[in-house]
This record gives sequence, C-alpha cells and structure tokens, in this order.
Amino acid sequence: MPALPPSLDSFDLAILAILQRDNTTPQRLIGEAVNLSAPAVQRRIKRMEQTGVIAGNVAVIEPAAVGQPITIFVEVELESERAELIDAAKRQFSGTPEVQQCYYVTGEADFILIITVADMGAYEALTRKLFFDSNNVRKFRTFVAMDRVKVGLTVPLPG
Amino acid sequence: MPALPPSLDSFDLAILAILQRDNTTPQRLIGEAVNLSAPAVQRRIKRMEQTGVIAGNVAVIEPAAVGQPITIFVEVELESERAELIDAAKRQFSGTPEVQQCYYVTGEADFILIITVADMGAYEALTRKLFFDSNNVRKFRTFVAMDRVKVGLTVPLPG
DNA sequence: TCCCTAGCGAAACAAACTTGCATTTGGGAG
DNA sequence: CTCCCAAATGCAAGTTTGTTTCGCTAGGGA
Repeated sequence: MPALPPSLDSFDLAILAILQRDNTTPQRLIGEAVNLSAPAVQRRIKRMEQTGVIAGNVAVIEPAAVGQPITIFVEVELESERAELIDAAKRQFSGTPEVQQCYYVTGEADFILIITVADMGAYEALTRKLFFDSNNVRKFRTFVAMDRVKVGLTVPLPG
Repeated sequence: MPALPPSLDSFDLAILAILQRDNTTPQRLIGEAVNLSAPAVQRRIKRMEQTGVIAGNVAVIEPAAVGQPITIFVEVELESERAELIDAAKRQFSGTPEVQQCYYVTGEADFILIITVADMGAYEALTRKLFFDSNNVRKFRTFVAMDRVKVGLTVPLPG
C-alpha cells in the first residue's frame, strides 16, 4: 500500500539510480556517492520501500542457466472484451509461471505476453492450455526472441 | 563471464526461488528453508553469481513513482536486414534509456521494444528520434499499456 | 586400501544494518 | 522579528548479518 504522494528529491533519485543497478551496494558507499551519511541513506530507502517507490528487491536469474532458454512474445486478441472476461484472462495469465510479463494494451491486440519456456514443445503445450482451451481467444501472434538485446526493469530517472 | 557449465542441484534451485522473489532474505532464513547452514547458502550464492546463473541484484522501481507512468510496446520492422544494420539498431536501442527492454525477434517484426515515458509527447519525440530519423525503419506498430498486469523477470524453476 | 577433492557445519571474525539522541535547518504563527 | 515546531541530519552505540577459518565427513578413483 503506497502511503501518500511521495515527493522525491535529488538525493532519493541518486539513491534509486544506484539501487536499480545493484541493490547490494553498501549504504556506506551509497552515502559517499550522494554525500549523505549511511543512516540517512537507510532511512530514505526504507521510506521509499514503504511508500511503494521501490516495489521489490530481486535477484535476476539467467533463464538459460535454469533450462528456460527460449523467450517468446505473444499478442493475444480476445473474442469478447467484456470486463468480466478481461479479468478472467488477467487472472489466468498472472497465475501461469511461464508468463513472465503480461500487459493489457490498446491497439490491434488486447494482451501482450512475454513467455519463458524450455523448448518449442513446451510452448506448443502452453498455447493449447492458454489459448485453444480458452473459448475467448480469437487469435494470437507469436514472436520468438533470437536475441535478448536489452533486458531489465530499469527506469529512466530525472536529473 | 560465465565460468563453466554450472550444474544446479535442488538446493541451488530452492535458493534461487527465494532470491528471485526477495534477495534481501537473510542467509540464515534461507538456510532454514532449504535445510542448509548459512555459510553453505552463502557459498552457493557466490558461486551462482560468479558463473552467471545470477545475472544481477536489483531494486525494482515503480515507474509511476518517478514520473514515467506510461509503458509502450513497439514492433519495429526494418527496411534492410543486413547484419551491419541490425547491429546498429541493437546498439541504438540499447543505448536509449527509455527503452527498458529490447528483443530481436523472428516473425512479422524484427524488434520488439518496451518503452517507458512520462507522457505521449515524450513518446512522440522518441519515435522521431528512433524511427523517423533512422533511414532503416520501414514501419512500426505501437501498443499502449493500460494495465501492467504482471511485471517482473521471474523465471519458472524446475522441481 | 589409500588419498584426494568437494562440500559441509560450528565458531570466530568482520562488516553492514539499525536505533537513539542531540543538533541543525527551514518555515509559519504570533 | 522572534519563537516554536516539524523534518531531516550526523554521530555513536547496539544489533544483526555476512564472511572467513577450520576441522570433519563423505565419495571417487588409483
């Protein structure tokens, strides 16, 4: 639960820039980089975590190293866009582990999915489960990633 | 530089499952969860970082909290697919901070981009810079995200 | 059988995080 | 203009966590 409109100053932004690159950086080093004491840095981080500016702290795993070398994009178009069916789709996609990311979009498609699988057989099985067994998917277009050129959740920061 | 073929056992996978959800979890707690001592956990984490299984440790920032509330997908189709021009495109996309993710794909498009911007004006300016000023973009299709249903870099783990 | 490597746990150690407290700073209200 | 309050800081403990050391225990070859 984000608390309130958090207003970030240049210290906060500088701290975020460091943390979204490497959140194991000691507060002491962050402090030196932004000209603040370690406790001050720590209090700001804590506040940003509580207000939801920092949504999480995670290790990034190389998919290929854990047997999921294939990344696939799917544009999904639904038959019906009734709110109830949209929500059902959101829930199903969210609950599927292979669906790494899911966005509800405007334009010629309704959803865009980023999927991680071990091989094309696994993808084929997944399409059956997600799209053919659903009675609400009109069509879907598949793009297989040949190169994950740039991957991350890094956000451009002002300043 | 990934060292060598790292073979992960069930301990490693259990540790990864925890870290990709919250990498601030103390090693002591991880140890309790997987039935290992804290030093053993720490050695395994270190090894996976050195071999590239763990690609990074990052804080996830809420884009809306830092003035980048709009997420946009772009399918980019190039005029020419000469290797040299592909590489040039990869470099330009990678070097653009607003391009959060960039994938080189098969199918009806050559690239898929995920872009983060403050408003549609910023997106319009970015399209000019990335697509119109480039002489190698045949066309591009834009999808604006209305809902970031599921966002992350979480990978499904075997076991 | 012997040795050798890899991995473990317990404990000692070092580093980082966290908290309490006094101080400073920047605004309003009187 | 002065006073007072709220917010944020730095410093210095105190606590937790991370890291290293060490001796031990398998598990494989030679």
